[in-house]
Amino acid sequence: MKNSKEVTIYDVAKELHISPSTVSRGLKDHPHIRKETRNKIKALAREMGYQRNKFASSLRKMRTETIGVVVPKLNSYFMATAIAGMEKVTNQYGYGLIISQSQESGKQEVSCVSTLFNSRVDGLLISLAFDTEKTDHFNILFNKNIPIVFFDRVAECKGCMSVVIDNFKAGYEVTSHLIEQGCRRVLHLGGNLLRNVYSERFRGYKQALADHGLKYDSNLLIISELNNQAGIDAAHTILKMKSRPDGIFTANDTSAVAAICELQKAGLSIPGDIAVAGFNNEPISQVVKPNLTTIDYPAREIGEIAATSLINKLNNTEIFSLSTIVLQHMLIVRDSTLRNK
Amino acid sequence: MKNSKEVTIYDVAKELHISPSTVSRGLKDHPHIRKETRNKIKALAREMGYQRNKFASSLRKMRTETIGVVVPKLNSYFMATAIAGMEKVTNQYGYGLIISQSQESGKQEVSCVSTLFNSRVDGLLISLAFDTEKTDHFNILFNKNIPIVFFDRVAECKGCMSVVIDNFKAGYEVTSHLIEQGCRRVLHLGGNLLRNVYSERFRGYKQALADHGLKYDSNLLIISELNNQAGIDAAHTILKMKSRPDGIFTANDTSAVAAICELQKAGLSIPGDIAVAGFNNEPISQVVKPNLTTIDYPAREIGEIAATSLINKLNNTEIFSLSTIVLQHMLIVRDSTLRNK
DNA sequence: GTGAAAGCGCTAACAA
DNA sequence: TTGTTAGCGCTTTCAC
Repeated sequence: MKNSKEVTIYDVAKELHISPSTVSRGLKDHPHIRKETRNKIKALAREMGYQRNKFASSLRKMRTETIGVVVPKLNSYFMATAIAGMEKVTNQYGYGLIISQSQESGKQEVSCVSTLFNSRVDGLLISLAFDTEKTDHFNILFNKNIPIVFFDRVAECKGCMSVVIDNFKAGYEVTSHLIEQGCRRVLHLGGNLLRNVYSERFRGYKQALADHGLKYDSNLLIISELNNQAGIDAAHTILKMKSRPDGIFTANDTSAVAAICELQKAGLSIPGDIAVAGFNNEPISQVVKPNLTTIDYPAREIGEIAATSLINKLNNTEIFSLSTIVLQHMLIVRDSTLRNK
Repeated sequence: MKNSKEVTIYDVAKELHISPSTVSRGLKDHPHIRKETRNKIKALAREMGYQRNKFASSLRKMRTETIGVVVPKLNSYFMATAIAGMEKVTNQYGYGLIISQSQESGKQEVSCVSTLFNSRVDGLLISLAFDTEKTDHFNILFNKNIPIVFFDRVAECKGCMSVVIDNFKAGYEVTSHLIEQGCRRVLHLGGNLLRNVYSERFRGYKQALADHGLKYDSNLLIISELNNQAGIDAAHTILKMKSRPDGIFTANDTSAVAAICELQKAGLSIPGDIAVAGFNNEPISQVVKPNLTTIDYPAREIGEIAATSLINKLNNTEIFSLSTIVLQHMLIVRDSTLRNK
C-alpha cells in the first residue's frame, strides 16, 4: 500500500554522523543534549520530513498516548460540546481520542469498553449508558491500573473520578420554580433511576415538594427512556389522567419538547394548563413554542475538566486526588413555565 | 503505571511447547495451521488472558488498522447517525475509528488531517468544513497512498471516492414543490458555494425556476453560514424587502427553523405568507410549528457505504473502483409548505 | 554530553 | 504443517 519509505531517526543520525539515541533525545528536549546539537537535529528532522513512529514508541514505552471515550449517543449538543472540550485539552498534551457510542445500551457499552481496552488506551472517559447496571466491565481496566474518569452519568467506584453538576440542586430548583409559578400537582418525567443524574434530579424534585408543603404522589412519577416517543407517551398518559398535573418537570429537553407538542395537539395550553420545564438547554429548547424553561449544563467545561483530570492522573501531576468535581449549572426561565407575568 | 505483565505469544508458545510464529498464525486462522493446534492455541490464549499487542503488530505490518474521520461538527443528528454507520462497518472488519471535529473551520481541518496523518491512520473519511478552499492538506496522504473517501461535503480529486446524494435533484425537487404550492418569488438561503452540497442545491433551485418559467433574481439569493443566527438574519433581511418572497428554500433545517421562528415573531404566517422548506430532516424539523418540509438524508447508509468503500480500497477488494456513489434522498412534505389542502 | 546495545511483541520470508 | 530468524523504529540503561 504505502510505497515511499519512512524517515527514521537512523536516517537523521546517519546524515549528522551521530547516534540514533542522540537524535531520539534531541527530538524530545532531553536535558543532556547540547543546545546546538539539539537544534541541528530538529532542523534536519524537519527538513527530511521525519515523523515519529507512534507504534515503535508505544511498543517501547508501553503507553499509547491515546484516551478512550464512551458516550451514550453523539447526537446531542451536550455531547458534541463536551467532546470538543476534551479534544482541546487532549490535543494540547499530545494525546489522541478514540470515541465510541454505546447507543444507550449497557450491552454495547461493555463491548465498547472492551474494544478500547484492546486498543490499549491509556485512560478512559465515560458517561454511562441508560441501563448499565453493573460496573464489572471496568475491572479489566482497574486490574491494569488504567484510570477512568466518569462524566455526567457517573458510577461510584473507589479510585475513580467523576465530573458532574449538582443534579439534586438543579432538580430542586426547577421544581421549586414550578411551584412558585403556582403549580400544585407537578409531574416528574424521569429517566432510569440507576443513573445518578436521574435519581438525583428525582430526589431534588421530592425535596422541593416537601419543602413547599406538597405531598409526593407516586402517580405523578413516570420513568421512561426520555426520548421523543417517551415524551409523546407521557403526554397521552397525562391526557387520560382523572386529575391532571398542572406542571411537568422532565429530566431532559427532548422529552419535554415532545410532550409539549403532543399536549398542544390535544388542545392544552402551555404554560396555562400545564407548565413544562426540561433539562440540558439543548438548542431545541429555544425552538419549541413556548420556549422551554430548562437547566443550562456547562458541557464544554465538563469535557475539559474530565480530560484534564485524566491526564493529570496519567502524569501523576495532580497534587491531591479529587474524587468528584461539581460544576455550576443554571436555571434558565423561559415562557413554558411563566404564568404570572 | 501498569504493573501486571502482559501475556505475549511467547508465553502461550512456551506453555504449549511450540513456536511463537505458530501461535501467531493460529490466532489469526492462518490456513497452514492444523485445526487441533489452532484450537489448542486459541483456548490457551483465552485462558491466559492473552491480548494482541496492536503496536507491535502495527510496527511490523506498517498499518494501524485505524481509520481517521474528520467531520465539521458532531452535534447533528445527521453526523451522529453517519458515524454510527461507520462504526458498525469498521468494527466488523477489525478497524478502529479516530474522530475529530473541524468545527466548520478550514484552518482547523488542516490541523485535524495532519494530526490524523501523524497517528498513521490507514485511511481517511472526511466531510469538508464550511470554508475549506484548497485541498493541499491532503497531499501528505496522497503522497503516502493513504486512501481518502469523502462523504456529503466532497471535493474533486483524482483517485478519491465520494459518497453523496444528488443535491442538484434534491434542490430541484424542493424548489419545484414550492412553486407548485403557488410560490412565485422563492428565496434561496444557501451555504458557501465552495461546497458541492450548497452549489448543487443552488443549481437545482435555479433549474427549477427556469423549468417553471420563473426568472432567477439574484436579490433572492442569500449566502450564509446556515446556523441559527443566519436564519434570524435572513428573516430580518426578508422583512425589510420591498417585495417579499412568498417561499424560502434553505439549505439546512437549522436555519430554516430559526427563520420560521423569527418571521412568526414579526407576525407573518407560515406557510400562508411565506412557505418554507429546509434540508436534512433533522429531528427539529418535526418540532417547529408548522412542521418543516425537508429532504430526508440517508445518514446511516452514507456512513456505512463510505466506510465499506474505504476498507475495500485498503484491502484492494474492490472489483472496480467507483469514484462516486450517489444515494437516494426523499422529499418529505410537511405543513410548512402546504398551501392548497 | 554522547554512543552502544538490548529489547518492546509481533510478523513473514525462508527453511525444514 | 511448523520452526527459525530477522527485523519494524524507538527508548533507555549503562558505559564512557
